[in-house]
Amino acid sequence: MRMSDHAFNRLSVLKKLRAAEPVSRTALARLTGLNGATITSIVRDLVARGLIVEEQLASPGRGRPRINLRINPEGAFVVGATMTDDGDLLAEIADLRGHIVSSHRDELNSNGTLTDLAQKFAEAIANAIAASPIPADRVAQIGIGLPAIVDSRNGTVEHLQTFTGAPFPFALTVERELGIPTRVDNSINLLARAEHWFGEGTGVADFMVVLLDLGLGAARYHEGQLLLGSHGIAAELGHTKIVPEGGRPCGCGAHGCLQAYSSISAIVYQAAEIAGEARPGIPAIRNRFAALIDRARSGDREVVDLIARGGRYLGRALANHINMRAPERVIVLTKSPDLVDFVSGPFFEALHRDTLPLLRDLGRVTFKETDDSAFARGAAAMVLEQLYGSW
Amino acid sequence: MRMSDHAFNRLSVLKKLRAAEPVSRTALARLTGLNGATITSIVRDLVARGLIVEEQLASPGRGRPRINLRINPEGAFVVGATMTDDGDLLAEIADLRGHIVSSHRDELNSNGTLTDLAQKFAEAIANAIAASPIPADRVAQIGIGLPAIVDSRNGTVEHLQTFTGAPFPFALTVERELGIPTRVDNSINLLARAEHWFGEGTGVADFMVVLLDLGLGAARYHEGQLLLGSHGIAAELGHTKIVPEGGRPCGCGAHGCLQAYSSISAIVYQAAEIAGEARPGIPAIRNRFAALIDRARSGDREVVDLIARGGRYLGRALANHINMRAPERVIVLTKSPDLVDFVSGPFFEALHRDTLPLLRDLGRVTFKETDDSAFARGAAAMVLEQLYGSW
DNA sequence: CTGTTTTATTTTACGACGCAAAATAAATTT
DNA sequence: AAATTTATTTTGCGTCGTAAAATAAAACAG
Repeated sequence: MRMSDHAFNRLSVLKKLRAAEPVSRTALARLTGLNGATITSIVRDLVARGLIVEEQLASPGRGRPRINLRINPEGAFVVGATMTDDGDLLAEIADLRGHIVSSHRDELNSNGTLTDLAQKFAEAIANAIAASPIPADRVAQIGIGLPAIVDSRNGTVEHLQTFTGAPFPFALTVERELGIPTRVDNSINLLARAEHWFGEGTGVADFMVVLLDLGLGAARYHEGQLLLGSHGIAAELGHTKIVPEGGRPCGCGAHGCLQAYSSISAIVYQAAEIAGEARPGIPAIRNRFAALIDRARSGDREVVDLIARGGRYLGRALANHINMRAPERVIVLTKSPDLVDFVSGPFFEALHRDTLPLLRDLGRVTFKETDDSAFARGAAAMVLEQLYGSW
Repeated sequence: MRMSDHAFNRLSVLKKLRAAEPVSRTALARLTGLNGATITSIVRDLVARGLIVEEQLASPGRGRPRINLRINPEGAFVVGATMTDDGDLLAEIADLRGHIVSSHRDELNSNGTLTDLAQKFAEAIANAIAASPIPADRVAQIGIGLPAIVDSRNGTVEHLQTFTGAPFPFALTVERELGIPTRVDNSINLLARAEHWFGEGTGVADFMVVLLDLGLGAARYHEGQLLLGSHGIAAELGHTKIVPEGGRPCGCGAHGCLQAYSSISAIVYQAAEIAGEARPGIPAIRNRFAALIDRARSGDREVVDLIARGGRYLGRALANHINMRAPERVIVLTKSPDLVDFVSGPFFEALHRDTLPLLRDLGRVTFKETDDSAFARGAAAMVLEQLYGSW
C-alpha cells in the first residue's frame, strides 16, 4: 500500500518539524517545499489534535514576528513494550519527543503460546499504565517490539522462537484486551524508527541501523521510509555467509552465518566451546560476557582475538552491504560499550579495506550506545509515523 | 523526488494494461483498484496521446460488450542506444511493445572524452533513424544505456571508464544535437526496466536483475519502482567481497571481489593467467571464452572448475542478497547460454545451501538468455516509465 | 504618534483529481 | 418491444495544494 500524497505531506511536515523544532510555519514551508497556505492548514490540523503547540516569541527584528511551533510532548502518550534479554516484559510510557515518562517491568512466565504471550503483554501494559501518573485515556497507542518475524502492516506474527504457522493476530489480541490501538513490529525496526525520529537518523533519508548486542539485527530506511520486506525481511544481516566453508553452525541450520561470530552471544558461546563448557542460558550471557571483557582488558589474546574476529566479520559484511546499496549512514547500536572498545578497531579496519574507494567515507558508520528504552522511543516514533495511516 | 499520486495512478494503469493486454476499462478498474470513472479519464488521455487503442470485440454474452484496450505499438517509437562489447555503437528503434523495428550499428572511434562520446552517439542515432522506415518525427524519445555511474534523474554521467569528475550532462548534449528528448541510464538499469515492462518482471513488484556476461552487474525493483541509489548504486553486486583473504585483485583496487571470479572476462583472465598468457583485449574475450567452453565440453577439469567456482561464488553472493532483502524473483541474464550450462549446477547448489531455509524457493532464481536488443527494449520501457515525469 | 515598511500568516479563488451515484450505452433475453 | 445485464461515461461533490491577495503584527521614519 502506497501512502497518499496527502499523508506524505503531513508526515514530512511533522518530520521536519520534529527535526528542526522549534520552527515557524514559513520555515516549514521552505523545508518541505510546500506552499505556505498548505502549511497553515496542516499545522491547524496538528494543533487541533494537540500534537503540536504554538510558542510566542519575543520579536527578533522587523516585521511580524514568527510563531514558533513545537511538538507538544504531552500531546499523546504511548506505551512501548518489549521482551528484555532477562526474560522480563518491559513496558514504558513515552511522550511524543520519545522521552520516557514511566517505566515498568513484569516477569514473563509464558507457556510459550502466542495467545498467552499477547495476554501477558496486555497485563504488563495495563500494570504499567496503572503504575504511572498518566491517566489511561491519555495513552493513545501501544507499540510492541518482538524479536520475531512480524508483518507490521497488519500486526501479525509469522515466526517467533518456536512458533511458526499461520500469522497470529498479535496486535489485535492486545488491542481487544485493552481497548487501545496497538501496533506490533520487529524489535530492530523499532530501533530504526527511534533513530529516524529521535536519533541520528533524523533528516537522513537512507540509512541503516544495526543492532550488535546479544543477537545481531538490522533495518533500513530508504527514501525516508522504513523498508518492510515480504516477511519483514528487508535488511537482514545475520545470515550473511561470512565463512564460506567449514564455518560455525547457526540456528538457521546452515554454517558460517555472520551471527554465529558477531554478537555477544556468539562470542560467549565460542568462548565456552574453547573452554569446553556448556553453553550458558540466555540470562547468564551478559555476566559471562562481562567476565570475558575482564579477561580481554587484562590482555588475554584468546578473548581479544575472538572479539576482534567478530568485529572483522561484521566490518566485512557491512562493507558488502555498503558496496551494494550505498546508504548515507550506518548506525551500529549496542548496549555494551565494552564490546565497542574491543570490536571497533578490527571492525573499522575491515570495513575500510572492503569498502569501495568511492564509498569510503569516514563518519558514514558510527557506533552508538543504546538501552532498552529505545524500544519505547521506537513505539512513540511508530505512532508518529502511522498518524496518517501509513507504515 | 516522489512521484505524485496522479502520476502513480497513470503509471499503474499503464503497467496493468501492458501486463494484461488486451483488457477492458472495467477490468483495469478491478486490477488497479481505481474507480471506473478514473479509469475512463486516464484512458481517454492515453488514447488521445495515441499510446493505446480501443479494439472492438464480438460481444461475449449478455450486457454491453466491453471494449478492449491495447498498447498501440506504433503510438511512439524510441531509439535505444548502447555500446556493445566489440566497441560498436548499437542504435535500435523499438515500438511501445519493446519490439525492435530497426537496427543500426556504427563503429565507435571515440577519443575518449565524454563530449566526443555523446557526439558519436548522436551521430549513430541520427544514422539509425535515417536508415529506418520510421520518420524522424515519430521518434518520441532516445534512451542511452552506458556502462557507467549515471544519475538517470538528470541524465548526467559521473564515472565512465577513465572519466571521473563533475557530472557531465550527457543526455542534454545528445538532446541538443538531435532535438529529441533524451534519457541516459546505467546499462543494467535498462535491462531491469526491460524485464519489468516486457519480460519476467512483469507484474512483480520486488525483483532483482543480474547481468552475468562479460562483466557483472545488478539492479533492483522495489515496490514496482527501480531503485536508484545515491550514485546509481542500489544493487551493486560485483564488489561483494567473496574471498576474504588473498583473493584476486579487482579493478576497484581491492582483492577478492565477486567480479574478479564470476563473469566471462574474469574466467578468461584467470585461464590466461593459468596458461601464463597475457590478458586478451576486450574484443577478443568472447572468442577466448568460446575456446574455453570447447575445452570444458571435452572434459577439461581445469576449465570446468574455473567456471564452477565462478558459479559457486555468484550463488553464494546472491544467497546473501536474498537473505538480506528477500526479493520475490531474481533474473540472471546472460548472452551466453554456454556459460549457463557449466555455471548453473554449482550456482544453484551454492545458492540453495546458503539461502535461509525460509527463503529457499525453487523458481525464485532463474537464468534467462538476453541479447543486445534488450537495451533498446529497456529504452522503450524507460519512456513508458517516464511518461508522467517520474524516474 | 501616525504612516510606511517589513515579514509572517491566513484567506480567497481556482484548478486538478478521484470517487460515488446516476445516467447512458449496447448488448441479450423474455 | 420491454426487461435485464454489463460496460462505460457523466454529473456532482469533496479534498487538496497553489498563487495571489489580504491581513496581522511587529519595527522604523519622520
